[in-house]
Amino acid sequence: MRAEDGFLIASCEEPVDARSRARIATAIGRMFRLDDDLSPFYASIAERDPLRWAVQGAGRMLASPTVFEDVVKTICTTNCTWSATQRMTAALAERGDGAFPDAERLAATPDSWYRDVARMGYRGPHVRAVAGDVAAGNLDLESLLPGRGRNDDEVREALLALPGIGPYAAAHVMQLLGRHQDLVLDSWTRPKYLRLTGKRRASDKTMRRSFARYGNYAGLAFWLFLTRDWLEDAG
DNA sequence: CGTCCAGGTCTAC
DNA sequence: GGTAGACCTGGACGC
Repeated sequence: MRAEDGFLIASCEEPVDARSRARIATAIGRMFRLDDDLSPFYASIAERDPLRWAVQGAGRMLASPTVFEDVVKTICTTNCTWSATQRMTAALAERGDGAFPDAERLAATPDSWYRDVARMGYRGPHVRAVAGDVAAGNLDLESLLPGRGRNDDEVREALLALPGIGPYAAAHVMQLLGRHQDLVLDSWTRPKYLRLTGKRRASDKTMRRSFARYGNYAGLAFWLFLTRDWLEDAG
């Protein structure tokens, strides 16, 4: 994949039929959040805002091809080190023969695999339960995407109802859904906020309040504030 | 070797 | 509604 004249070009060496092309385009559109129009946010920070540097196009987070994959991966980030997350997701990809396994595959995977191969601990039953509900048609995670008639409150409620998904994970998945209101508060963002602000301590409520003026983009503003040093040319 | 805790969540008060 | 305790795993750390 490459950028060219304002377009995202995806190419491969083998010929691809029309049906596959459509699937690939859908997946890439979702991964790069091409439906996420950030122009209202950029307009709000264009003048006299500490985040004004972001109008050059920052804040577009890479997502997975499906919401299901993002939910499962996010469960694999909770209460463990990043290396553990990588190990679990690598095992899942192996279970899908190189690609992330779909819900049917994960639902049909025995508990022993989650425990003994992926070594997911207590997360295993959570992932399997979500996969089971999706595979059975009782849960449509893709319907949480924007433009499908659900507002942020409804989506948050739906995510929090999932086993293994709490406030942190729900906020994280919602960012990937282009629902940028909630702040992702965890053991990485909290100390990073303190370091950048020079504060000795700050409650979650305090952090939310200080970003509340960004409205529906408060969570995105928080993330940009925390990750500005990831950019080399942020003015 | 034991303790602590990492990009938390759930249950039971 | 707010908060202690338990929870798989495994890497870091002190002893």
